[in-house]
Amino acid sequence: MPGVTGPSDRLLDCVLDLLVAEGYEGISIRRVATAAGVSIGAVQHHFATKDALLTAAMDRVSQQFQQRLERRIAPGAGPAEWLRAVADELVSTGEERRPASVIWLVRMARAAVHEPTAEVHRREWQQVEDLLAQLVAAARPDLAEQSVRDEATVLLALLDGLAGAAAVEPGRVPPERAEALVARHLDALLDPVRPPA
Amino acid sequence: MPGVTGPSDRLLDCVLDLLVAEGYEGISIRRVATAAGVSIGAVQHHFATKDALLTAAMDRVSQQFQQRLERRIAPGAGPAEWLRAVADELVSTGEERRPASVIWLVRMARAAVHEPTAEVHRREWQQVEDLLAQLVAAARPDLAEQSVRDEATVLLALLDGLAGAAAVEPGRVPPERAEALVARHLDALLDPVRPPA
Amino acid sequence: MPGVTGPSDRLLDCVLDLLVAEGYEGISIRRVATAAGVSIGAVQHHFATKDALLTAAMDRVSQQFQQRLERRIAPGAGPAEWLRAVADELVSTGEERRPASVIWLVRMARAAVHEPTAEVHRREWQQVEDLLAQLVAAARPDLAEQSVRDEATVLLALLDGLAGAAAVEPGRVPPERAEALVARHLDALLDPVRPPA
Amino acid sequence: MPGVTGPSDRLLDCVLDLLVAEGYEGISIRRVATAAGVSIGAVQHHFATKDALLTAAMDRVSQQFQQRLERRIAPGAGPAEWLRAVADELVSTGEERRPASVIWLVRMARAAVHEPTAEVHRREWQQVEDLLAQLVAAARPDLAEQSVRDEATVLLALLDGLAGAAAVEPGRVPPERAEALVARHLDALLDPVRPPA
DNA sequence: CATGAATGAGAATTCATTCAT
DNA sequence: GATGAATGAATTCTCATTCAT
Repeated sequence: MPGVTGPSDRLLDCVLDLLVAEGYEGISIRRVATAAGVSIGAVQHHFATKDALLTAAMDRVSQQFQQRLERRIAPGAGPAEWLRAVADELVSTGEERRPASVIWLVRMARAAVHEPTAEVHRREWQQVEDLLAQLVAAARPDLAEQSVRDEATVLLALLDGLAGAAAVEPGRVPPERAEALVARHLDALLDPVRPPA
Repeated sequence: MPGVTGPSDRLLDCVLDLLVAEGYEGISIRRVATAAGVSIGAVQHHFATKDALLTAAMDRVSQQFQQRLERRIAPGAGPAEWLRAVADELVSTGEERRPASVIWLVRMARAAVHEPTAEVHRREWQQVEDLLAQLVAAARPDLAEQSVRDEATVLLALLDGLAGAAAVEPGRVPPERAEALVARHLDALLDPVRPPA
Repeated sequence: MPGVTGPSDRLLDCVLDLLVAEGYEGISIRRVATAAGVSIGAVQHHFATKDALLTAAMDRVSQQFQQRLERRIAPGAGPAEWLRAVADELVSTGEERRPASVIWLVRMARAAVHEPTAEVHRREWQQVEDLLAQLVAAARPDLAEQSVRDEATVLLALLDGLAGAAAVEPGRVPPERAEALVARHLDALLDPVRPPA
Repeated sequence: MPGVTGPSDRLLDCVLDLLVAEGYEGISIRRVATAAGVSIGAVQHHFATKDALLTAAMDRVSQQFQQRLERRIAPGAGPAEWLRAVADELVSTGEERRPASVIWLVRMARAAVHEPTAEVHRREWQQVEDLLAQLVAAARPDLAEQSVRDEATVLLALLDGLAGAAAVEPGRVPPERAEALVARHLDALLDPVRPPA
């Protein structure tokens, strides 16, 4: 039954709301309970410890991210279109997608100092890079394997950097500018200037 | 007497050490005092509130960052060399420079949910982009103003993304690979494939 | 089940004991917890903040005061007897009633510098004056409305002044003297020297 | 050199200001120092302990009170006028005299739980009652000694009660009403209805 | 005389967790 | 399944005081 969300999911959504609003330090079982309108004991009934709650929240983020990615991969589209769609999802600009960027920033900062979070982050980002590499290879069959990998790594770093900048510095990097820069980068990647025969 | 650091600076260094070791949530006045080997009251004598302590620590990071940048700008070097030096400073790879990357990640995540931090971050990153734009313009006088700005923004985003990835995912993005990718990007930027006459 | 007092009431009684023993500055959650033989957390489980604790304690005083007043109003007694009974309750002399006087003094001093306390005090004392005015009007139907109000205000001020003096200066104003002076004042009020026909 | 106020007196005035503004709990050496614009050490240079500071502040209140009383006793006036003047000073109504009432309330509440304060208060209020008794005796030579004493005690209690009520409950007992009630009471005391010959 | 560093105790409050119901 | 009482540790912060300068 897709789309069905139990009481646990409601709690996790409250966790993510708090995370976006006040960062990692804004999370406490008490506040989650208050935000969800349930008792403290109820939260602890579903998630025995605070760590379990946070881990579950991070898992939920991962799932939602995967779902959004899959939804973007339209059947019948060419690799270039897929690549643009995935890049657009990753750069995640615009007011309604800012929460995703903020959560990503918070999670990455936590990963830098919290090994369990780091493991999840590494696995996931490796998968994303692999996906990008696949699409680049398909769109640019002329490139050598190493070049494909390099392009994928650079692209992912660029998308991460732009997403963070757009979320925190909308003045310097407005959403539409971030998208335009991504498009420019992909243009150069997908339609390189070829030396004349 | 250069290099002399008062008791305040020692406290701030302890704050930064804790920040790198355990992230933002690892900071408490008690732990800072313990780490510095002084009483809690002593910490609060120098920094009235926790916020003042953290703000001062962030300022110290900014100062150190500025100093490192200035030290990189060797007199007599051309804009291309400067650009490579600044980029190397920003991508900040290697074990001994990991603390800088971690602090940068933590600060950015905080900026996403804490407006005062965000303001400092914005001001500073705008200056960094301005510096990059200056250097790009000097190294590529053929580029139009808008293209210069685009290259600067893309370069900074790429450096941010690679620095974060290198700090959190050394498996996927080892330090030397991050540097190589930066070099590759700068090569393309500084020595573009020119159409034949 | 009359007389049943929950754990909250026990805490409030400890608050009042501390208040009488050491005044407003003697109150701290820690000391209340110690006096009640419970943990600090337990106190804060019942009263989230110190202010809530003090407010509840003051409410308890008000309730007890109201109950004592009502117990004094015997059915079938004339207004003169009622007036003497209420006055006796208000002047509140004697060792066993000193706590009531001390709490009243502490509360009034707090009302002078703490608006929320002042509001409660004003409402309550207005009701007391109204009660006195009613009784005076009933006992002295010959008095004009304004005179009744004046007598009530003067009587309440006198009772307050004597109660405070008896509590703090038992040498100058011993309990029995305070009662005698009240009786004297009420004698003059209830049986005025009438000009002969 | 009367009227000369050293730095100590400035500190004491700050103490009294804080007392009126926030009550006894609002006093701390830190805040007094801040309010006076001096360092904490400077305050402690003049008053070794917090208790010494508060004791000195209370003494200053006593001195100022005595001075105001003496200034009211105009030479050449009859005892009735003196009595009215002293009563007016004690009831202390009006916005500009509210601080005096508040300090008196705070001091009395403290006296109820702090023996040293109680001793000072008792001594002083005994003197005030003695003064009132003297004036009553002079104005009403027909009264027996006990009656004089009773009238003095009642008068002082009434003045205290009205002063406190006027300070805390200006709605129920406006300043001018307090003065009118005092005048009414003194009228009855000084010009009693005498039985016709 | 005055300052500021330093300390240690105590303040209120929030927190995660356990347990009985 | 769910609730609320209770606890003990930890939080930031304020406080009075001592001491060296």
